[in-house]
Order: sequence, then C-alpha cells, then structure tokens
Amino acid sequence: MSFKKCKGKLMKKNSEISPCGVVVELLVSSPGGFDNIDDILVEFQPKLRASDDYTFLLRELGNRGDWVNAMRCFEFAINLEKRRNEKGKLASSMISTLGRLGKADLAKNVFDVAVSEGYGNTVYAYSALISAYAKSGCCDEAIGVFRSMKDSGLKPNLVTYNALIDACGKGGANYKRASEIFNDMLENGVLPDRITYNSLLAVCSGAGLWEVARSLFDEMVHRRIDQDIYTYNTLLDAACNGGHIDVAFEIMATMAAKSVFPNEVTYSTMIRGCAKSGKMDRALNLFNEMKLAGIKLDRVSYNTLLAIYANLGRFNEAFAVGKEMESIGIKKDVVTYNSLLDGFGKQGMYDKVKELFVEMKRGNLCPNLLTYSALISGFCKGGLYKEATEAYTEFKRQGLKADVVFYSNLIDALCKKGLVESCALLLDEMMRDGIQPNVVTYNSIINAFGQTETVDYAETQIESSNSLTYTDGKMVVKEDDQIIEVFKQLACGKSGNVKQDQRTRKDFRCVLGIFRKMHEMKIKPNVVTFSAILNACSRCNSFEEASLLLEELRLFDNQVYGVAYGLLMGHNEHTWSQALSLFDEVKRMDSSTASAFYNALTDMLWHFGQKRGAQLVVLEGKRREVWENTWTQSCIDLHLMSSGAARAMVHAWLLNIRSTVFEGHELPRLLSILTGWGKHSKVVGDGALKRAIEALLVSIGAPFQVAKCNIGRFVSTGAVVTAWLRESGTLEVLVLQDDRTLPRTRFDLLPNLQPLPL
DNA sequence: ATAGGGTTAG
Repeated sequence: MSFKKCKGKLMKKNSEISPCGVVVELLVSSPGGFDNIDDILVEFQPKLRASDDYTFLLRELGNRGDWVNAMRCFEFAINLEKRRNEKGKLASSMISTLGRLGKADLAKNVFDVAVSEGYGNTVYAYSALISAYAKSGCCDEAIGVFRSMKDSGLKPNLVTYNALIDACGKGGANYKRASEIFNDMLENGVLPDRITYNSLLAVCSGAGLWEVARSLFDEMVHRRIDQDIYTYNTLLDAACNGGHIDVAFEIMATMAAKSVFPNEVTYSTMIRGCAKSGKMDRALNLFNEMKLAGIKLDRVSYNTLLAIYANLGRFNEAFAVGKEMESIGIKKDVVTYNSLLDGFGKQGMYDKVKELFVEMKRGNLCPNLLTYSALISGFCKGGLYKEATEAYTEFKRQGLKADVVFYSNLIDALCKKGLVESCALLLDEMMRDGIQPNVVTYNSIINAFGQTETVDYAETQIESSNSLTYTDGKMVVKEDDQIIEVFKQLACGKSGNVKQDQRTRKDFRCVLGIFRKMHEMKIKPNVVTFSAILNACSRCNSFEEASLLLEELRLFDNQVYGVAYGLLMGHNEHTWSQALSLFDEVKRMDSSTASAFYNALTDMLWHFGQKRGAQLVVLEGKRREVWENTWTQSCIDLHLMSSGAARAMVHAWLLNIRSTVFEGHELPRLLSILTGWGKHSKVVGDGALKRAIEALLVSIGAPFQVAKCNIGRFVSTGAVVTAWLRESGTLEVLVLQDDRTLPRTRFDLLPNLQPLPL
C-alpha cells in the first residue's frame, strides 16, 4: 500500500501496523529527529516500494523542518530506484521540500545532480526550483531557471507560471516583470487561474500599487474567477499598504456576503494597517472584534499586538500580551524580542534592552540581523558607542551580513545626532561592501542637515577612555571596518571638536555631495526627499544657502520647485494653480507623508517671512483634511503640525472665531489650543511646538494660559477672548503678510526663472 | 503554485 493514502494517521491493517503507520509513529516519537534514520530505512525497505511512499516521507520530514534526514531519505530512495521517471518524481519532491524550508541553494544542488544524471529534466523539477527561489526571494534566479527551462525545450505549465509570478512579489516586488510573465503566459495559451491572480495581487501589494490591485480584482470578477480568502487578504494588504485603511474596512465588510469569512490573517493585516496609519484605537478594537468572532489569536496576531504596544512605549501592556501568548503555549520568538528591543531602545531604556538581550539568548533564541540592527542603532541614538561597538562586533562574529536597511537605520541614528560627516563615511563603506543605498538612506542624510543636536562632548570624552581600552584590549577589530572606526571616533568625541558654524558648513557640503551621488546612482527622489529639502531650507541661516538647496529641488522636480519658489517669492494665480495640482498628487499619498510635506512647505515659507503664503498652504491642507480634525469653534488641535504650520493655523483660527464674534454670535465658554507633547521635538516630552505657540500667543497678546491639568494645552474663556478680539488693534496683529509680494500678472514665466537671486 | 507579524526617511 502507499503512504499517500493514510495521510499521517496511524492505520492498522490485519492487526498489524502498516508501514506508513510505523514510520509516522517513529517520526512522531522522535520529534528531535533521528540519529539512525538509515537503519530505519534499511529495515523498512522491503515494505516501502513505490517512490510515492518515499515522497510522502520526504514531505512529513519537511513538515517537521528536518531537511537533513529528508536528504538522507532522498539519497537512500534514489539509489534504490531504477526507473527514470520515478527518480524524477523523487527529485522534484526533494527540491520542493528544500524550497519550502528556505534552502534554495541545496535545492539547486539536488536539481543540478538530477539533471546531470538524466532524470531532472522535467517541468516538475524546474517548477519546484522556481518555487524554491520564489520562497527565498530570489527573483532573478527564478527567472534564470525559467529561461533555461524554455531553452531545454520544456513547456512551462500553469504551476510554473504561477510560481514565477510569485517570485516577482518577493524581495522587492517587481510588477513590470510579473506582468511580462503574465503576458507570456497568455501568449503561450496557458490560462491564468485564481492563484495566478492572487500572486499578481501580492506583487501589487508589495510594490505599493493599490490602483492596479483593485483593477486586477475587478478583472477577476469579470473573468468569473472565484475570489477566496487569499484574494481578499492580499487585496486588503494592498489597500493598507497604500494607506487606504477606510477602503480596506469597506472591502472587509463585503467579504461575508461572498461567503469568504475573515480569519486571523485578515485581522492581523487590518490591525497592522490601522497601526501603521496611527489609528491605534481602531487597531485595538479589531482585536476585541476578533475575539468576539471566536477567531483565535495565533503567533503572528500576538506578535502584531505586542509590537504595537512596544512601539508606543506601553511596555506593561506589551508584556501582558507576551504572557497571554505564552499561557496558550506560544513561546516568545525572535520577532517578539526584536519588537521589545526596538521599543525599549526607542525610549532610551538601555538597561532594559541589555536585560532582554540576555534573556533572549538564555531562551536559546538566535539573534538575527534585525536584532542587531535594533541594538546598534538604539545604542547609537543614546550615544552608547561602546555598547554599539560590542553589539556590532558580535554581529560580525555571527557571520551575519549587513543590508541596506541595517545601514540606513544606522545612518539615520547618527544623522539624528547631527553626525552628518560620519554618515557620509558609512555611505561609502556600504557601497564598497556591495550594498546599494536607496532613497531612504539618502533622505535620512538630507534630513539631518541642520538638526545638530547639542551633544555633551566633554562627557563623551571621559567615557571614551574606557571604551578605547576596552576596544583595544578585548576585541578583535578588523582594521578596515569603517563602522568600528566611526564608533571609535565618536567615543573619542573627535567629531565634536569642530566649531558649530564650521561643522554646519561641512555638513552643507556633505549634503550637496549627497545630491550629486543621487544623480550619479540614478536614485529617484520621492515626496519625502522633497520634504527633507524643504526642511533643510528652513534650517538655513541665509537665503543664499536655501537657494542652493532649492536649485537641487529644481533639478529633481520642476513642479515642486515651481510651487516652493513661487510661494517664497510671493505667489500669484499661476503659482497657486500649480500648487493645487501638486496638492492633488500629495493627497494620494498616505496621510503622514502628506502632512509631512505640508508641514515642511509651511515651515519653509514661515521661516523666510512668507506668512500669508504659509497660511494659504495650511488652510488648503485643512480643507483637504491633511491633519485630522484640526479645529472646531472651541478647540484647535496642532499636535500633528510643524511649528510654522501650527502658528499659521492659530492665526487662521483666531481670525475665524473673530468673524463669529463680529457676526454677533457667542463663543463657547471654554476655548483650547492643543499642542500635544511635542511630537516634532527630538526629545520625548520636550515641547518645541508648545514653546513656539506660547511665544506666538504672548507676541500677539492673546489671553490664553497653560491649562492646570495638561501642560500641552492653552485655555481661555469665550468671554475673555471675545473682549480681546473686539479690541481695535487685534485684527492688525492677526492678519498675516508676506515679506515679498510679486505683481499679480505675467506670472506664467515663473517656472523658468533661475534659482533665487540673492 | 497563493495571504498576515519584527528594520530605515517624514
């Protein structure tokens, strides 16, 4: 009999346990694997005849993650089997088992041997290898296999195409490639099915192509291809990734009517979507909903929830989730610890970070790239360069290799400390290491300009003597490792010995060098790049410096430049209509990207005295709901705004309630201005925004006071504010003016103007 | 052959 038919159940036949049952029982009773699988195989060899039996065994071993014994079993069976196509079946099965376990290299070895021995040249073997590469995110390799398959005269089938499209979605999704494969498939008369579309949807989700995903979904309906839970979950993921959380909720609500019921994957996708767009209450509501619907939380759901709390710094709740998870028998894993390490690191609780790292290792969990990345960038943020060096050295010792995210994260951490020069060094190092920086890497550095945090260098120096001894005495430091060099220098406080203005000038040159590199490397800038440039402008002390940056903006994107420059010089109708179409584009981004752009643009305008222009931008942002519920008659919420945007907004709000007063209406009894706790300040709890607003209120004589119970809130009564608004001088201080104005005609020439003439 | 979790810029 064949194993295939008993599907892992113990079966008795003629009061004797079948071969299937025996081996399955052996598998079950040796969860740690076998030392003597060869003996068992020899013993059972007479009973295991068909290659189907061995295939079943391979799959069972694969399900247990035991690829070592699976390989032995495969070798054993392949030597026994004489028929070529049976050998071929075994090979395909082995390749797919290895592929599922992420062992693409081993799969390739098996494949190569099978081909050279003359039994591997089958569609199944090729498809299995493509799928193995897909799982490991090796799209190029998968396509290479596909080509050689065609070259050797084999015809790809539906499974081959589906696996190949799947490969395009992993490791930097590439929709262009996927659609080329899709077309190739159609041309070769292979009809796409549900899985083809599901895989295409996954590519869209990974590539951030929400509109395309939606039209593919419609196409599916049109072609009468059923949608299953994979389809919906992938579609929801695409919507969430595109920042369309409301649309995602709408789609989720339609699922039940199609008899596709949300499962734990649906919920964790949605929860992550909510969390990503800052809607924590909705995220937590979904967890309750999930429990009410009787859907059990699994490992991923728990880790998702825990990560949300850890990221918010709500550690008691994070630990409670961890406890609950362990109480139902799911042990904390590397993902759990990475979230915790990252959360504590972000809050500057480094003792806790160290403690957790020890605990993690005690639990026999193996730290990975992300673990070390969280540790190292966390320590850097706190100026703990000795610890950062230690963690980095250990990381190297484990044989782990840095990637672009690792470097970007580290560069960002150093940039936030104002160490722009060190970052430029690391940028060179990563390129020498064969890692290509991406737009995120560059944006971090641009954004760093002028953000020089005040670092106490004296203190750093004292500490450095210890760390140097430590570094020299105890560690094996590779001479040419730039990261260690940078940490060493930082620990010595070398970069802090230059004077502030000298350093700013150096930083400025570094940033200009970054732009040059971006052009050389053909890195496409994005909205964040534009926001970063505008923010850098706001930190320039002179118009001349800012004009150099704006020139870079012009080279990147003439439209954004036209708007920024036009508003800076005193806008007119032409600039404004350009601005409106730019705002239309920005509105398509997710909400935090959009608000960051408005914040940056307004800050820049305010900084250079174009206050009326700043206010126009802010009011347009309000109209388009860039910031959530900005104002009512009684309350204005500024906590998502930059200081320039917030100040422009306060003027607009006061003017608004002033007209209420002059129309003869009464103001609410209590008026509040919320500044939050300084979301835009670098130090938690340091209310840069609050201070800016306080200064503004004082300067215009607005009668507001800090609330007793909330230091982030200014309050006043309707009566007091009414009296002040009625004073003769009030209107004048409220109405904003631009320092520069341009004639309101002939402005179609504007975009062709040269950079700021000053 | 298909779905969700931990990392980067604002």
